[in-house]
Amino acid sequence: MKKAHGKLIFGTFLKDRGLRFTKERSVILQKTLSCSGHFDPESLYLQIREAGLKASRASVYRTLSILCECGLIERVKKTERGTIYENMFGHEHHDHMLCIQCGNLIEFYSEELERLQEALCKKQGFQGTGHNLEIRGYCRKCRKKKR
Amino acid sequence: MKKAHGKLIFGTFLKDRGLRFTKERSVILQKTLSCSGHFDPESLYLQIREAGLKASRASVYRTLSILCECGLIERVKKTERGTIYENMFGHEHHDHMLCIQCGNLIEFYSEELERLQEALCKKQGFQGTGHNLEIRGYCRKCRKKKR
DNA sequence: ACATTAATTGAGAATGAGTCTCAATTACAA
DNA sequence: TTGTAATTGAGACTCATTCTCAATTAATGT
Repeated sequence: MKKAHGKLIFGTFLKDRGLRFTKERSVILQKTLSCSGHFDPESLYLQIREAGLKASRASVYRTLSILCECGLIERVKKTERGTIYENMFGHEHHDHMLCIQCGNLIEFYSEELERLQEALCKKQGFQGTGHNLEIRGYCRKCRKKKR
Repeated sequence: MKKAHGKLIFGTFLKDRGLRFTKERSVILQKTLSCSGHFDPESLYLQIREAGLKASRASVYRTLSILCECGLIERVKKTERGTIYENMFGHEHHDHMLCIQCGNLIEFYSEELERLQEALCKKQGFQGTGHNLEIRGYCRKCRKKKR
């Protein structure tokens, strides 16, 4: 159901621009939507190969860009190991806390935070279209371990 | 005055770890502290060469890492064109708004935002050590141009 | 001042993510 | 089914960054 919906969004987006819904794009879309959280292009590519499906690295990169444009996924951040994407379909907007000990990425959302940011933008005459907040530190588990 | 102080911090940091205060590190420190805002390793390297000073790319990269560790600079973000650093010495903490039209990076600070984040961390049992907020959108100038 | 020694340097090779090229393939409208 | 422009994939390429290692040098003790 979710997948069908994602497919519809993607299909419409492609048609609107005279782009084609190829087998490769379909495979990449599917695998992307089946990622429940964050992912990176290389893992996605390997996952596709392991599943016996067909799509080149080049196509993976190309398709991820299109998926970003149509809002189904988002580039969360660039790291030393490459870009981290996130499946946005069915996910609400949220921000992240990154544990610098175990690398765990915790999602959170605060309405108050959103409102405050809007207010700050207004003060600067800035028209915000999106944001990225990453709080670094130690998660509950790692704090305990440190003792 | 500021430079001398930065030098002291760096020198102490190096000595504490049995590292050496070489000519190259001194040059890189100086040029880094004379950057008033954001910079990237390649520009810094070119600036050094243009000034007739001596330090290889390798040393620039190596030294920037050390300067990060001792808190004199910070890695602000990674882009498709490389890492953006920021001179932290004498700068207060602040967040950024990035204009996706002209690429301008606007600094801002909000006490309320800091407090709110602390509260959010507490709620998650997370011990925050720092954060990175980037609000994307259109700056005042670019908004006017768009009309 | 000088020797000792381990840290540092730099040139260029290596790495790795991501993009580009272009001939062969294929989706899709008519 | 056909025509045609979009797409694909293998591998070349780019570009930031790291690594290698022989030569150099800072810092310490005498």
